[in-house]
Amino acid sequence: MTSPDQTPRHLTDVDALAQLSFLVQATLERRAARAEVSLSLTRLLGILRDRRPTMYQLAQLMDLDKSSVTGLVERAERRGLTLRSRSPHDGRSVLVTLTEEGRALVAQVAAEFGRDIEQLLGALTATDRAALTEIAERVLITDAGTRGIDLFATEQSGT
Amino acid sequence: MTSPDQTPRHLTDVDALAQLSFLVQATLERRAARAEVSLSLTRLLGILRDRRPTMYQLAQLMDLDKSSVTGLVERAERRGLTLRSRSPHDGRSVLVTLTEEGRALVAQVAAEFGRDIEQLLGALTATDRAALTEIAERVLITDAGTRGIDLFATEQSGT
DNA sequence: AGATTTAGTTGGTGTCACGTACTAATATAG
DNA sequence: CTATATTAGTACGTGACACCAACTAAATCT
Repeated sequence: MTSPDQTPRHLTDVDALAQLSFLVQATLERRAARAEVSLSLTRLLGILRDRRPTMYQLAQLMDLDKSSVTGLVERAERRGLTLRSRSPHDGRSVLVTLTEEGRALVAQVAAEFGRDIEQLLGALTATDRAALTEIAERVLITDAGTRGIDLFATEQSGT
Repeated sequence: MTSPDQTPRHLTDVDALAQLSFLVQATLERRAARAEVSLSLTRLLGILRDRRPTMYQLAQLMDLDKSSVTGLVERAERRGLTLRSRSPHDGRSVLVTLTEEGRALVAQVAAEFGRDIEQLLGALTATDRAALTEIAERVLITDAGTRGIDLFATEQSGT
């Protein structure tokens, strides 16, 4: 049922970006749901793939309240996806780690999500795809800089 | 505190897109929160800016369950942001409309959010910005097509 | 008219995020 | 070296949100 489609109107850059973000989020959420995990939980696991943060650091990384992280990690742990251990350096701190099960799950969801995105970007030329990635990355790097966060995970522990 | 920054690593296209979507969502959510509305409610109002859908159409547009829309619209109405009226054509249907207050609120949030995005994209060249918008739009149009949804709002009533 | 489909609401459940109030461990002061 | 302040994390209560299943009422199809 393609409509007459006379004037292919245009979105503003703001709208385009907003809508794109809704689309990507919805895609990720669908994938997560299929694996019986929520978007937040998926995000947590994704962050833990290459980090071993304390609860406090997690709160910063996810931009959530401490108490929200407690609940999130609590639910993750109840499902056997993460582990909590006391920090050897600071008796107050708790280190959060992925279990093998958690790692497997996040890998699976990430793979499926990757395929979804592939498909979403399928209509683009290779050039456009590369451009999109590069531009997005530039925006992210700039923003990470202004927030004082390291975009590239890197670290096992904060030392 | 700029770190040595030796190897500017790269994100995969999937990661870049995912992270960008989280960034945009967080930005929008912050703005919405400042106006005392949730992200979902903001999205609802945004959709209603140029549409006058039934509850059912709303559910489709937002990809939510009917009952979720009931709750959302219920809360919006309780705050005087939307109105419900029975459809003259179909006694089962309910048309949802913005009140003046709702329209003012969404305009304000949209304006502020727009400024946020401006700033986020501030580091890009005009060419890159245009490219980002255009590529994003292409992805959106393709997806809307496969979902049978009209991306460009257009309609006042479904007739 | 009678059966079926469609639009919407109701009620119950689980997730999630927040704020406040609390405990325990570390850091700072005197 | 105790006394206080700060920091990390948890507990609890609240509200928003989204889902499903069950229901009512209007429209459509025999």
